[in-house]
Amino acid sequence: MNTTEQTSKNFIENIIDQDLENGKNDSRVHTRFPPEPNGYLHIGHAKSICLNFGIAKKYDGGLCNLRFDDTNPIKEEDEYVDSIIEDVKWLGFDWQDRLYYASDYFAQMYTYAIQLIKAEKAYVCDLTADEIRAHRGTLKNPGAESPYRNRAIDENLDLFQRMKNGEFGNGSKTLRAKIDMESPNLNMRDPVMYRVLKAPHHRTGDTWCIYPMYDWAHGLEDSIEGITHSLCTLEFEDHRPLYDWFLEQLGVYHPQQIEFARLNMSYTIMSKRKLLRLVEEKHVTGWDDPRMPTISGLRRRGYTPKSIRNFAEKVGIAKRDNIVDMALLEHSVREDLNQHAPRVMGVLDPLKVVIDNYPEGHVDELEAINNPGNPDAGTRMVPFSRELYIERADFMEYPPRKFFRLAPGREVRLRYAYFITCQNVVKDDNGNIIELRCTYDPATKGGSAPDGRKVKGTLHWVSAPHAIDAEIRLYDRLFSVQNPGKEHDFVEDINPNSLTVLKECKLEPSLKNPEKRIIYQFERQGYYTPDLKEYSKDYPVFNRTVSLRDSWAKIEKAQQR
RNA sequence: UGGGGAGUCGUCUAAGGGUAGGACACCGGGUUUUGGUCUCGGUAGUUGGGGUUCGAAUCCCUGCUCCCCAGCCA
Repeated sequence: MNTTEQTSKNFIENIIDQDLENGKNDSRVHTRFPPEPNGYLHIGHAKSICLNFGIAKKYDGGLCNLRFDDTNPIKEEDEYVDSIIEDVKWLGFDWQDRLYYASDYFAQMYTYAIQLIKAEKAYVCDLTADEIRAHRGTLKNPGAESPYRNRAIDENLDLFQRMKNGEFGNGSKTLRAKIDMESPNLNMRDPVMYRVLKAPHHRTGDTWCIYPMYDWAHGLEDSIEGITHSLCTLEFEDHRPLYDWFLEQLGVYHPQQIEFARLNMSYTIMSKRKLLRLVEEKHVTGWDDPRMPTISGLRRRGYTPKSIRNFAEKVGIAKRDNIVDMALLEHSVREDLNQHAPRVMGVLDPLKVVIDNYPEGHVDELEAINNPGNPDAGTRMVPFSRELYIERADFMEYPPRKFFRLAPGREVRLRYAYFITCQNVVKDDNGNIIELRCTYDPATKGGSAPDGRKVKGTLHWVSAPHAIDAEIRLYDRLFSVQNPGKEHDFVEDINPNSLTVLKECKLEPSLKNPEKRIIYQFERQGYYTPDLKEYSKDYPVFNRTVSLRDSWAKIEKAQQR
């Protein structure tokens, strides 16, 4: 098995190839991942991270910076900075010593702004936010020039300095680029470069009373860092003329902005604003709730960095809007986990089985394979005794066609153990099945019959006296519709059954001291991992990462129809 | 009806004048001490209409549909 599928180049790599061929940028390739620290990273960011760091890795000598675009102190916090650093690192990427902050460039940006003022390309405007909006015009109608547009250079210089010094109140003045109020591109209608904002910044404290706007700042950040290809999402396409305009007016190094389509996935949301609302309104337990599409949520759920990187590779890069099937993400994690996850046995919904002809008090230690795909993973011993648990769903009193598991009078294999035959069904007063009485064939120890007879079903099981009690959390998609929020408020689309808590699960004793961040395969069930936050020896809690593919479920479903 | 983008199997993504390919999903066969894995096979696509050409997903014309833009957010 190899994952070196022939992956064709995406359109950005084609552009880079061309640039390299033409000797552009001294044949350097330098990208950056520029998150705003105003929330946790999600799977959509992972796509961008893999793109930017991936390109740096693919090209000889390529580099990728991690840069915090922290130009709005009102929304940004160190907590987010820390989580972003952790997540990018965890995904497996390395920015070496190139961890940057836009706020480190504030002084340089200020100097550049003065340069534009002196060139009569920027002016201080006294219009209020409402007035600026009114002057901007509409999509179809041109805007009107600000009455402050033609202030003298010296006056602009003086006013701008006083803005910086904090002499004016929040929102009272802005620095604007002098471009074209009639441009069909609204971004070019004298965009605001600086706003007065007296708010403490997470890094610069109260040093600044003015903060740069994205359009002004971002190109400068790229330019200062010598970025060659500045990759961003489609909604910034309209901003590219402005990105180019600023750099051109300044006459500084000019990176190339290239836009690609952001990731969308079925049955989830990818907007930081909406994710924040899920957290604040307690629809989830936090940013790292295992149901969240955040990197931290996926990590806690049991997703591996590699599975996320492979996923990013599979979804590709293009410019068309897309909604990627959740099944692709699940496939990616199964693909990775199948190769690496140690196999164990765990019963989620236990049904007691007593082996009547098995000697009381006796225990067999049976050898079980840790990973059938990888002999190096070795084996372990699993105890077997007279009283066991099997999965309730593995028994049916009146089995339908194609049901190969246990039923009255039927013989099945207990994995790595013995063939057993169901002799009696014990019920309580309400008719609920509470126990099965079975017999075993001692000659089938290990799971095969010397006489060569076959059984159709193999069941997982746990020895009752040896079992570890555990809580297991099963997760389903967070939303019950493909495109949450399409019809109404997205909160109404939350899947009420996104979490199922099982409290009486029985696990094999080898799971007594599970390593954190190890994802196990509970055979025939799925992949499970100790919860990073709530697992304890006294109260073991496991999260289901993803179920195994279940062809019986499909047959069952088909039979119902 | 201002500007900027985008339309290829159900989904994602290649092919940029020369056999429309891959992945996921789905459906079937084989192997199997996991109804897992692996393996073999199958279904399924170029937004409509014109044109150029021996030949068009690709070039031209003309429709249609979808997405983005009127923050002192990024």
